Amino acid sequence: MIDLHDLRERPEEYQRTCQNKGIKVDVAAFLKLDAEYRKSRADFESMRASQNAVSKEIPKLSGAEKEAKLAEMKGLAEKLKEATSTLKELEEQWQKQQLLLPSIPLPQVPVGKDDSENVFSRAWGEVPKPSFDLRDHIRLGKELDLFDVERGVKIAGTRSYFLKGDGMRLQHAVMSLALDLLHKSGYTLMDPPHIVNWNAMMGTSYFPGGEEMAYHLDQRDDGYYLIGTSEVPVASFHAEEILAQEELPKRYAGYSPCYRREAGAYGKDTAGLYRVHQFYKVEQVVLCRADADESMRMHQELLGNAEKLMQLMELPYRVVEVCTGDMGQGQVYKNDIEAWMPSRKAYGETHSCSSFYDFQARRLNTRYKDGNGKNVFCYTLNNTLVASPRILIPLLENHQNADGSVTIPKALRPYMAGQEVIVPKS
RNA sequence: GGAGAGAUGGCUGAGUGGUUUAAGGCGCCAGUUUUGAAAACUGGAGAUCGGUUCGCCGAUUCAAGGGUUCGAAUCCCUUUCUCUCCGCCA
Repeated sequence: MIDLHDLRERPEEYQRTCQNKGIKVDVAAFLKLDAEYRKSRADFESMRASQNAVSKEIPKLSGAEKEAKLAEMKGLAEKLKEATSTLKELEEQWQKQQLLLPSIPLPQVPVGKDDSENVFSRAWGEVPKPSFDLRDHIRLGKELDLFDVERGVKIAGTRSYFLKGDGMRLQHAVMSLALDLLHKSGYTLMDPPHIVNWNAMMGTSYFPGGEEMAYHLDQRDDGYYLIGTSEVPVASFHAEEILAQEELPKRYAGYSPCYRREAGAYGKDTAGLYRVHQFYKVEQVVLCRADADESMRMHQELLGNAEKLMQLMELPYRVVEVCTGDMGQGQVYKNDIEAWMPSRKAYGETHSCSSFYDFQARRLNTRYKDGNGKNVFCYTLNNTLVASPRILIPLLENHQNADGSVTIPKALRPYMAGQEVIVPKS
């Protein structure tokens, strides 16, 4: 949701954003509806005002005088009923359409049509150039007995898997390291609800628009959805609240399974653990003051935390500036982190760091009292800290050895009972 | 799953059709008093939207939505949530 005063001030800017973000919204048409809606509302309110005024007089009257007034009011009540229904109709349309309006990206965001036009920013780590033939994570998974996709598909359909043995232990180790890292950095760890209502999906701006991506509970529990990320419940945590300025920034780390239908991704990344229906993720969520500098500081902090974890896991990665066409409706600034995946001979997206300014907070109605006692919408941000099993791909592939074993990065060993290497079963 | 009771401002809590413009209390803010504080006294204060001559004016808001009525916190219907008891259960 955006500030409609701002939209009325500079509609061209919003229309251009729609083009840049690839969103099909006609701003001029919305403004026309907006004017109509406000006119209808003014009409309704003035009728209501006169009704309220007369209602106060009626109990003081009696006899014929009272009868006359009542008859008169009956006519007004009918007109009001009509006015109410047109207002309701307009309001419904207005509400629906304003949820589709995008926020304007920061000036430094590159304009582009899709992820092919994202801009490389910087890289960390050495891309391995081994003297032996590299195995991909699927082969490593088989030889080291880390996961079983065939049986996953047997039990739960495409894009399903079992993690087992050291595969499961490795994932658990990654999550533990990740949670410890954020705990030490002062983040509040959270295990949130995995099933949420429509308001939470709308408030975090996944709905409307992302319905096809979410698992929707059946008629018996209609109106509830499986989360695709803990950002949804965690960012909604303070919905409808007014916080004190001193409490900000709020730093949260949500840990949860994530469920995604991956509709529209048929045939894409079908092999292995890259794109699956269910995965685990530690997600960083921040609520801060409505201040551009503060928001950017927090953005860099979130990005820095993710980079630190990548470095602890000794994984080569790069950071990209995401272009307008690859941004969401509400995001104003976004960086992806991509890990080097030898089997793809390419970097693959593992993290997504987003600044929303007040876009989500307006939908969620999360505010704070500023220094002047005024209620102001918070700014929100979020970034992946780590998601698994996708992270197992670079982890296994980058750390493999000529004999088919995989070396466990030092930082993970304490979480795997000191184990240093995963060796083939044979 | 069965039976019952509820949802009122920051909190507590009255209010069963019209001076309720939501009482009273607690907490909060300001002033008086005080060396300062406390206490006492006096006054003030919710949120959202629209309009505005920037003084204000109007509408909405008593869980949510609909209905009855000239008029609804109050009556009716639906939904959501909370609590108590019973059943089931990791």
